[in-house]
Amino acid sequence: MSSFAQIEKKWQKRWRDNKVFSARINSKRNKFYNLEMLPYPSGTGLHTGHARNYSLGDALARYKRMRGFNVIYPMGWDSFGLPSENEAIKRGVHPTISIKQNIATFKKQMNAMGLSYDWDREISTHNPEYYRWNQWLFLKLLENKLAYKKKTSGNWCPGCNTTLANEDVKDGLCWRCDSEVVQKDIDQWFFRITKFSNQLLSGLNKINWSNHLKSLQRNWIGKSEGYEIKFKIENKQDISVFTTRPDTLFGCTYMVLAPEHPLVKDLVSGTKIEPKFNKFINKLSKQNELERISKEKEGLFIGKYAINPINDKKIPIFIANFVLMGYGTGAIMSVPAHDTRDYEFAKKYKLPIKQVIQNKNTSIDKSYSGEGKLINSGKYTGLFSDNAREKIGVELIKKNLAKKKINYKIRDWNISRQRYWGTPIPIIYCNKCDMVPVPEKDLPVKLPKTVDYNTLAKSPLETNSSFVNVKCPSCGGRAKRETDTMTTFVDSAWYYFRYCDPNNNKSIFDKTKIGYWMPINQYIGGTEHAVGHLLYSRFITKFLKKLGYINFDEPFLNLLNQGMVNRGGSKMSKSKGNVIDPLDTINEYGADTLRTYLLFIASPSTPFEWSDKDIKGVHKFLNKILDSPKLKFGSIKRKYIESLTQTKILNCTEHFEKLELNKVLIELMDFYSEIEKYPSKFALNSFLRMLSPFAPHISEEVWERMGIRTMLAKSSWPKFDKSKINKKAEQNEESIRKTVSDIKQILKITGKRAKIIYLYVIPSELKNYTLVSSELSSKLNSEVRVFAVNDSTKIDPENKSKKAKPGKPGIYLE
RNA sequence: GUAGGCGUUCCAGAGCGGUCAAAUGGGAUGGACUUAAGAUCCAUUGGCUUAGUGCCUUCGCAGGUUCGAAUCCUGCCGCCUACACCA
Repeated sequence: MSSFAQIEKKWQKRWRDNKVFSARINSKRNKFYNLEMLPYPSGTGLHTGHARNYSLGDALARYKRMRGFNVIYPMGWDSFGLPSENEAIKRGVHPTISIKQNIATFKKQMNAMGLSYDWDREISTHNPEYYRWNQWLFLKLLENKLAYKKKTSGNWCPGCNTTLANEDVKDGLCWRCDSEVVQKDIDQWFFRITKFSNQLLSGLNKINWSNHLKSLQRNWIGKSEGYEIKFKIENKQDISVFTTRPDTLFGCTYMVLAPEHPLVKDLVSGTKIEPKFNKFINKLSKQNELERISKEKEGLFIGKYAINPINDKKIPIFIANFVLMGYGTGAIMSVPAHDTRDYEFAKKYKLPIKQVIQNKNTSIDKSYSGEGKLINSGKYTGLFSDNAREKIGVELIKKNLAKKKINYKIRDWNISRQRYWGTPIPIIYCNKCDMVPVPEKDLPVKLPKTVDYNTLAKSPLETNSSFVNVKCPSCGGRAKRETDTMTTFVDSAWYYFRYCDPNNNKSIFDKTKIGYWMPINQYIGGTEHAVGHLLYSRFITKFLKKLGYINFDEPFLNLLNQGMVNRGGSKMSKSKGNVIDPLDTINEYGADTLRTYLLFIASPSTPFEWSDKDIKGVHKFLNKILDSPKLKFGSIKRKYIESLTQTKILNCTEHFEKLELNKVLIELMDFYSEIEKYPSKFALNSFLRMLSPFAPHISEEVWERMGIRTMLAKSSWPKFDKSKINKKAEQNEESIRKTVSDIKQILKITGKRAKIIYLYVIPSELKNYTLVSSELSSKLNSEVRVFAVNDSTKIDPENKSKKAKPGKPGIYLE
């Protein structure tokens, strides 16, 4: 075990000294950008999930290098953000100090794993030279009217004491601290991601991500195509509703508005409904959105009627808790016969239910929301839904009562955080000039060192007056800085660009460098970022393309979501006490064992169940390999083992290309047991190369002990040579194995000992068996004689043990 | 409810039309070594057997296509994951 540690240290040093992993632009070579998601360097160090993630990425990086690609494989730190701030408060240290320590720990652990990062490209997002480009991006977005400030009801996390983006709220709870998120009216900065809704959606078609992940993003963007239809109201302004189903318009028997709908007040004011209405609103205002929509449907008839534009029928108008102002127009046309929610509501308030779509099921207890032939629909009766939708739409558009409309669920991205440890938003407020962006030449707006964290003020930055009070860049008068900081998701939305040109102090990056390295060929990370980070990154990329800085609009061509690491059936967590520290594993079994184990047990995307027994198996395997230079090379079975080598090269390469790394290892284990039987330097050489992405240290060590001068990390992946495949040799081996096991079985069961074993085989196989007879003899410790027989001859069981020819292919003992 | 995915031998997990009683690892059993444990190595690991490169049963369940199905199709059952009053 200690030998593993020594070997690992030795090779880590040699790789470093030889700068094996630093990547330089070389226009003659094909590049491969390999990247794992930017980690937050927490105080607790690497966990097993990280280890799995990085083992995957590193194996791929090493493989691609061997395949001749110019591989860029960088690493950096998501060092801004709440956890660092909270940790710093808890420890009473400034975040700058604690994050520096954490980064050092992470880096040390990563190096102990033997990860082949190009550390020359390392970045930290809390570095002013990094975050000044966040600020620059912000100004560019502002310039393009894609950033704006708005006072609005937003998600407020009382635990984190800040606002959150919609993407940060999971099931009504804060994604970080699980506090219940409340709605609060605050001034907040937004990025207009909704401008890119359609591109964000269509771009999914040209990238290679899992269907699952794509559907998560599609869901989040939530595109639905339909119509906005005007309903007239006596003596009042028209009310528009959004619907995807104009074909059911004849079945619309009432209308429902969101209680906050701007026209509602006007409709009820001065009527006798008003007191009831106020009471209703009052009750609702006490509930947050989540409560409101999870409660039973509740509504109120407001005493007014609207006109259904398709048949001029008068229909009552309701307000109800389940209609949300934030989606569509905040008003719906209700078709109880063909919508579950409308049906429920109509039942409760005894509203008419009119069927307009034919339904195969005769049951009337349920609404039918599928499509079908129209009934009770005037001149449209008899048409099929899709056709009717089109025709009704055309009629209404002609009458100027409707327009085509596409709705998205996605909302603009709230980037404001009322916390300290983040990028200051480069905005100055001046009494005279109003809001003034900080001029580019004044960037970065540096985060002040001293603030009072425990402030009750809106943001800790407000407590530093020398930060807050500035001169207006435009008129020179007294002015104040914006004190919100940006969410760290801004930092991580573009960091991968910066790796291509990490030290550029003139611009965010050099276009030619990006032109060479980007986009990312393989991105690896967890699913938890499906609608946050991955969406924001795509948005920023599309924006940079719009600015003309890049000529592609999807940053991540291939995405691999590695599965979780579980233990005892559930996710590793401190509270459950089932955490495995990867460092302990490295100390006990070595980094190669950990890496190989993590890649062997499960395919990369499936959840991983940690088992102490399995890891020992892998350790055993690697230990054997360390001894392989002692094998007696020069097997007589050269043809077979060399043919097998080619087969294994072919299989391993295919599996690797599909990122089925567990299968590569399965092949390699199988391969190695054959090498042990028939030692061949050629086979071992290929084997070590193919093993090196998984267990790089041990492979290097054995490689060296075999007397090869070139470092394995600089060598190439074995080339598949079809001409060396010898199917016959492999088949022979297969039949020998089977014959041997059959004979052993017979000997065991009959309890016989055989001096001579007669093999009667069909003529076409005679040659094969004759060739291997001597080998069989040595394996079975008996003389083996092979004869050809004609299958059609009769067999006499009594002759079995005699030399006389039995007529059937088989094994006979003497 | 909607969308995606899955169901294989004791376990994890390959195989995705014939070479399949089904890779690989773990476990279990037996053997070698050892005073013993551990480690290591070898063998066995669906059943029956007249022992024959034999027969039968198995890849969620039920059918179908095919000369032939764990693999393809249809229906059913069960599990997972995500989003859910989105109009």
